[in-house]
Amino acid sequence: MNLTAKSRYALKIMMDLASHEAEGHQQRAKMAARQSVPLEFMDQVLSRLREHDLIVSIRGRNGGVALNRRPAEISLWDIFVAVEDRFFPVLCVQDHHLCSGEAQCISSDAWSEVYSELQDVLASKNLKDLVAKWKIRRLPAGTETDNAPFCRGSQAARRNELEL
Amino acid sequence: MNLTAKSRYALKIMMDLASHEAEGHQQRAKMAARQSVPLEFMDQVLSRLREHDLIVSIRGRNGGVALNRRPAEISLWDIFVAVEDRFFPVLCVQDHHLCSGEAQCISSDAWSEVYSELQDVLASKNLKDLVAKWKIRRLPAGTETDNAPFCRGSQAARRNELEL
DNA sequence: CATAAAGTTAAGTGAATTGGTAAACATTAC
DNA sequence: GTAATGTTTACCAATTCACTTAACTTTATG
Repeated sequence: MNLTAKSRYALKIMMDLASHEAEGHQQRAKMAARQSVPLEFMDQVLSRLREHDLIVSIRGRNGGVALNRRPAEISLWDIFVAVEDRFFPVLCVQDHHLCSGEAQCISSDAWSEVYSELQDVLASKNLKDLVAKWKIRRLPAGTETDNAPFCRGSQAARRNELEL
Repeated sequence: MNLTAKSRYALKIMMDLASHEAEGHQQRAKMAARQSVPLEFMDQVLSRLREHDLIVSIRGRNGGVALNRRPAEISLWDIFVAVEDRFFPVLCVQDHHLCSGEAQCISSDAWSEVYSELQDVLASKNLKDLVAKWKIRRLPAGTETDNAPFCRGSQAARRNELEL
């Protein structure tokens, strides 16, 4: 199972879009700057999100990106599955033929349980709630800084063995 | 976050030990054969499990490996944390200094929630229960085949894009 | 004691993945 | 037509994965 930088960036981007939902389409460069993600790498993430119909984009001048569903209808599960290539603990969980046909190995049921409950956890968290909590936690309304505060970009972060 | 072959093998090995708890120490070669894991790679996993005091081993002739706690007292969380190098979705979850000191980025709370609930799921699953379920599911008592039935080893599995 | 059977440790390796960059391209407002 | 946007593909260095190898230590037994 993987949960890589793609998921970290995807969540930031999707929450950014959700928090600006009322303002219509957002431009890639501004989103990337606000959330401290590398624009060109973000493009790959946006591509995956679009393939999975989580976002829509408008090309050309004054184009931009927006959510394709209401924030309440988009879960963390939707996002991670969209951007990760192999999001499953073990492949047998998806396709039981893969391992021996009828008889499964000693651990297969355990993995099925884990998979199912992980899915429940992630599917229960939607963008609307997550953004609402974030807005409550943010510093007082006057101190409106939309940007990710001090949050180090991944290049610097990795060099210092940091991540977010 | 990672959930690699180390975790898959570790779970098999720990369930194997739990299912043979009454018989005392188990020998590495036999465990590896029963569960279809490469012996030399399994050694690395055993090393991690021992460092985390999940197993004990006896060296020398007639040596072997056994659980260090009752199966009911060992959870999937214990096992995965022991064998994976970086088991956390994002590092900030563990150490909030890493990202900007006071102000966190838009997604940090979401990751904290996910981390916490994933931990709950994994900590709630212990070896005793998992082995009990496996024994119930197994083919009728007469058909006692202790070995992992037909379960392909990882070399062959990976070549066919399979895993378990 | 000698030896064999077991577990231990560390280093090495080919292949795959990750995280990112670059460049050419397509679409649209003005 | 051109500048501002989004799209696609290919490429890359560095890291990680999943092993393998080899030298080592410990202990039971003859």
